[in-house]
Amino acid sequence: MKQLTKEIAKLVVASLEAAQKAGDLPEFEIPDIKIELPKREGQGDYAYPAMALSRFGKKNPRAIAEDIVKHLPETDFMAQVEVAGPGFINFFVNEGYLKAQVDAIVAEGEDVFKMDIGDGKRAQVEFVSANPTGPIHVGRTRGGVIGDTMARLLEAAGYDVQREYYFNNAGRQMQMLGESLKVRYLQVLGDDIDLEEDHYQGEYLVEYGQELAGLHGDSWREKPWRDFKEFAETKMFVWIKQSLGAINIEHDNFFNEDSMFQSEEVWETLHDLKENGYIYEAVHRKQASEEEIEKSKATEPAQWFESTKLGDKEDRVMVKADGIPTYTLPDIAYHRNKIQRGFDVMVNVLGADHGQQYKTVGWGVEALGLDPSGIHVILNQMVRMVVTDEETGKKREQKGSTRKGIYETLDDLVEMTSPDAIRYHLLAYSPTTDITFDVDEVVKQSNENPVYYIQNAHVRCCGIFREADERGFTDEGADLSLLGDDELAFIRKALELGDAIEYAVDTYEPHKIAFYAHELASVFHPIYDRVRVLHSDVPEDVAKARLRFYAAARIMFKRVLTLMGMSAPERM
RNA sequence: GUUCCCGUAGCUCAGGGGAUAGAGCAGUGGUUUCCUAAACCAUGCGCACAGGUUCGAAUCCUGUCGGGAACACCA
Repeated sequence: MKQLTKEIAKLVVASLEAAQKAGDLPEFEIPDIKIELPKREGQGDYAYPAMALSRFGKKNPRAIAEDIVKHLPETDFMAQVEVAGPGFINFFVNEGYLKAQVDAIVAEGEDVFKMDIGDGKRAQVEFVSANPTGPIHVGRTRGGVIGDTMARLLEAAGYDVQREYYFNNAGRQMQMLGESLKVRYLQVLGDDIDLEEDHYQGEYLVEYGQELAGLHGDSWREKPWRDFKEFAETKMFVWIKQSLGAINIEHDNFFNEDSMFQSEEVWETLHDLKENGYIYEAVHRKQASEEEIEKSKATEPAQWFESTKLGDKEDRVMVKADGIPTYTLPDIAYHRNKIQRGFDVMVNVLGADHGQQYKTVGWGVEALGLDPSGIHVILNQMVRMVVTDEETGKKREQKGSTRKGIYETLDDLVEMTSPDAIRYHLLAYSPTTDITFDVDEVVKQSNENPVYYIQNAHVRCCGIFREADERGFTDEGADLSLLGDDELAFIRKALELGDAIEYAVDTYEPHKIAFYAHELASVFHPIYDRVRVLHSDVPEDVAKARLRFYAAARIMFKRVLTLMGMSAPERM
């Protein structure tokens, strides 16, 4: 499919060059020409605000607009061009071209609006990346939905995409998990033993304790926490993958932080940072205030990353006095590893609680002398869970904590609503927005919901084809010139999909596709009411054209739903 | 205290320096002989506040107020 915004931008550039050559406009370097989609009828299908050029053109904006129109090259898709308002150029696409796009959409099929912006370049999206200590909760799910949708959009834009899950299975938290399971196991054996405060309180460990007792009797009584940790970890990953799979999320690669210790990459990274003059050894960081020094119990030197050289406000610990790195060093090593794997684009979906952290990593990459420009962080804000209190009937916030055993899990949500509803609701917000996820509302509204509004458009198309099949009616020999204004309105909207994908990819804001999908559906539904196919009033040749039109509409809805990781049902 | 995110309709949120700021939900009233109601149609004087930049600001900058998050030799 042609992206008309780009075609028209090219025309404007060509026209400006011609106008300059002809002496109508002075010489100036032509800036990026951004074609807009007007909001109102009568303002054209596309528009360019020539006011943007007034500071170069030394003329009033309307005069510049006139110059551009005068030198515009001829094309097969433009019907009319006019200057309006303070200096807008409004472009009207000809109807024949629009109607022909129905066949173009049908010809492209399920991959419609697959573009080559990415040009086969390699992109990686890292998301979820929860350590295997418990079930996936809602906050992580948001990152998961954002990440997976981003990956789908990058694929549509023509990138070769890998989805990666980064995890840490060493560390203190995992030890706590192992110890917690051991306690649960010993409880099953009848020991009088309680969890400690730092232990994981979740019920799921009780089950695993029972399972272990069933498998091994009391023979694991003397086993160290490590064995319990490994058992729990295996279980957790099975669970996590299953939970994510339920909402159509699947990672291509699970990257273990520990592998970079085994391969020495972590130490190589430290060595390189040192080589480049960014590491020093000291008991306290250079910027340490007297208060910090006083409060600190440190007596042995640690290794510090001099990130202040790159704009940080204080240096960061890389290796603690005990020789163990903080999590920042492997994080830097991980990004070094990603760059070395040759990805052109690396998207990292993080929760807002990592807001400071990713900056340090960025400085680390810079300090290594690597190019950080391919790394993009999507920092999604928190999900505030609101539930209705059963006793008071009032809304109250639910604060989840995996360790304390309180969490709103993804599994719970799937059970209460549907995978599609979850995907849509977690997608349809800008990542920068703190969202209030009212569980009851999502459940309650699930019958009158944007999710089903969009899916129903697909269902309706399928319904027409079911009926047509029964009657043995086909769109063979359809004459698209018989389509009317309603259908044209839908085609115009459909042609925006390419821009919607490109824009979402450029800004790393996958929620835009959710809004586009809803807009497309809201153009569709009223048309569906008016534009019937299998109706006694509709002549056969018109019906054939309309049937072809609905074939294109069905493809469009399947496409946008798939881009959002949602199903495209044939019946409701 | 410092840094980051946010403040738009009753509620939940879109809004790309451009033309008259939009959607869903909730509310009210209406709409199907033939593919259709999980739909359609009608109904809304709302950009936290104050300055600034600009031909033009919800959008960019500064400040104030309000909400959230992050600021360990924790992960």
